[in-house]
Amino acid sequence: MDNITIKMLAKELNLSTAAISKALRDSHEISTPTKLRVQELASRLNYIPNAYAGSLRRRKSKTIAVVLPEVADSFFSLAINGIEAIAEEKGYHVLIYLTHENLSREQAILKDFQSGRVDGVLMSLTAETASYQHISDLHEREIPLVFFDRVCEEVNTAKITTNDFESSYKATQHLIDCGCKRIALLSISHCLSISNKRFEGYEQALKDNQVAHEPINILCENDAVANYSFMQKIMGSPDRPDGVIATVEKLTTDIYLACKELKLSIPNDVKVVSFSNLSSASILSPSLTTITQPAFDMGKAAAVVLFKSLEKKNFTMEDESLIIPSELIVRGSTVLNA
Amino acid sequence: MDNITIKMLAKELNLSTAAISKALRDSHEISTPTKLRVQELASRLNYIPNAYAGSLRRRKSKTIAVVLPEVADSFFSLAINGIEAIAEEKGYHVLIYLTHENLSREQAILKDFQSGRVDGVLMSLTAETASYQHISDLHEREIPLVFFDRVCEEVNTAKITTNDFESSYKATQHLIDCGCKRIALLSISHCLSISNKRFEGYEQALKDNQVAHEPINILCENDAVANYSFMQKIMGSPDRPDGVIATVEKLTTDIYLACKELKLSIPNDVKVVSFSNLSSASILSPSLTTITQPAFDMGKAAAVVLFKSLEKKNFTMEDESLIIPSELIVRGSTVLNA
DNA sequence: AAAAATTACTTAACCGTTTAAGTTCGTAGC
DNA sequence: GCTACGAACTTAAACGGTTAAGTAATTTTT
Repeated sequence: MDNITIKMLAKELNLSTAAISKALRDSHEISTPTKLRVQELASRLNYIPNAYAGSLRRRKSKTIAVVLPEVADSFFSLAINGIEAIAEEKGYHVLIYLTHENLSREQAILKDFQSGRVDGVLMSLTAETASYQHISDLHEREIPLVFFDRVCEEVNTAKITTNDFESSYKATQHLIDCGCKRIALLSISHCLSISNKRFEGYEQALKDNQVAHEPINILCENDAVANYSFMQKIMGSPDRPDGVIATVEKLTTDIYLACKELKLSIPNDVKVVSFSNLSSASILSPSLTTITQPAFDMGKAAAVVLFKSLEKKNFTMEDESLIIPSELIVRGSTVLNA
Repeated sequence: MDNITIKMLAKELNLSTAAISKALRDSHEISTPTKLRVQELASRLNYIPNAYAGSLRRRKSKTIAVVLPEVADSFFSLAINGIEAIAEEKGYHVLIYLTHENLSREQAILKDFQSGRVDGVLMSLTAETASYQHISDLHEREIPLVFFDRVCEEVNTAKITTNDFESSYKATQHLIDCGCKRIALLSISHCLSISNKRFEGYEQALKDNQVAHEPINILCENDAVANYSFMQKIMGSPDRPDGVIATVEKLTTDIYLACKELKLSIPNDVKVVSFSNLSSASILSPSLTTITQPAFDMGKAAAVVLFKSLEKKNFTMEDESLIIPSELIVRGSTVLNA
């Protein structure tokens, strides 16, 4: 059976397609009895409008894109949840694109958006994104764009972030307060704004506390196997840190396993804080002190701002940036008997 | 600046829109010099075809939908990864829909697919899905559909599953071998095929080992807070189980926390096995014995089958069902010093 | 009672691309 | 020299809706 179209309804009811279209959209140009006839037939035949015909004509797709580095990370999956909650409420569809931290993939994805496929874009940059011509290009085409978490400072649009500097400062201060003398920061990028801010917070805390050593900013790979042996190397070296801040959730397992392997006790020999939203943080061995980001709320906030801009014209995105604070949750990886 | 269209290219080059279209698709009807002229101008002006015009005309959207209960679950996020990997390779776009285990939401989502929005659908049912008219409806519209993990037996299409019966049997046998006398199964549904199969495997193992008690199949809520107190109640009761199999990853945290609260030792007082893909399973306290599902491969396989069917006509989906085995990984929650 | 406005439609253009069915011209075949 | 044919296009219809503009009949205004 072929799909029901407006044309078929029109023929059946001896009306023009225009009348059908208007009746279905409850236009005042159509009389109530006619509307009822149309709506009755439409629902009886289970008429469902073709998604693309409408989108083509209205130049609106009721679709947004979410571009992110990966999905197997609790921050991003919670953020998707927040985004989806709002999109669903607004009757929008959500296209998802994963960059796998790959800049050229990100560029290709954004380029495609010039096809009119999406009305707006939510994104979190890759760890590689140092050039941003592709983002400016999109922005110039006037496709509403909201960054969340990993933002591009150079593009003037709404940015939903968390207080990375303060969180990192707080985490560092916490490690210092717990007696750490040599604290390392594990990053995945030297380009990302979040990496920089987290580094700066860490650096500032070291300085404010007159910690003797230079900042130790360790750049990790985008590969689980490589990172595990990397962690073993770092934790096995004679000048190993006695405090570690993982700026990425997925490094946590590597650190824990490397310490286990090397028979280093957490928190006795090494204290660990992770930027993480793992719901299992409290049942790790030992339970994990985390900087917990408001992932769901950030996704939600980003979506809210995007939809505001889709619904209103002359809307200035820049005024809508938002910083939602993270929380330091102290657990057993930094404090005994936490 | 407005978007470049085929019309504009045609005017610029004094050609018909048809010629442009054909030149861009490298048709033999167009001479090589003309093709070159067209392609040069198109790339110089950064022409990007309108996604919806093409989709409307070709009746193909190069888009698939993924419908799942939730995304904040490592099984599903890994499955998305697998799906996305194939979709990207094939140049398809991926729409994501979350049902939040809600049947009416699932129905609404599937209904929308009759709009021609997607060329095919990958899905995993909600825990509530007991009726399947909405799925049959979609299937009758000849929109290719592949189930993964949570399948609908009643609809005759490809199903990518894991060996739920055997895995559950194995998990139960393992607990019995570890000395458990009273083993409970924690489920989230009595409708789902996976729940039933996992129950049957558990039941069979109890029977084969002549375990004295009746099967204990505990239905949990779709709410984290409710489940935590529920777990406390169960683990605090006088006839509490000494072995627990969680058929859903997210119940693990509740069990662990309830046991901690009640000062029950895992694995001494209670042994725990979870169907889980948590990468942190090995660093939990104690590390968690899991049935680890081939989530990424299942997503990938489902996508592969879907694209096969999209590319070939007269393709019989039913022959493409696949069962990819899970793995029991024994760790500290069932065996001391694992 | 004539003019103006309102109601309830229809007609036709349009969104941007694809494609079946011409058309024109040059060349090959007989 | 005439037909046939292929090359390289163009024309126009189509995909399925939406919407500005037009129209005929009825109602309201003056």
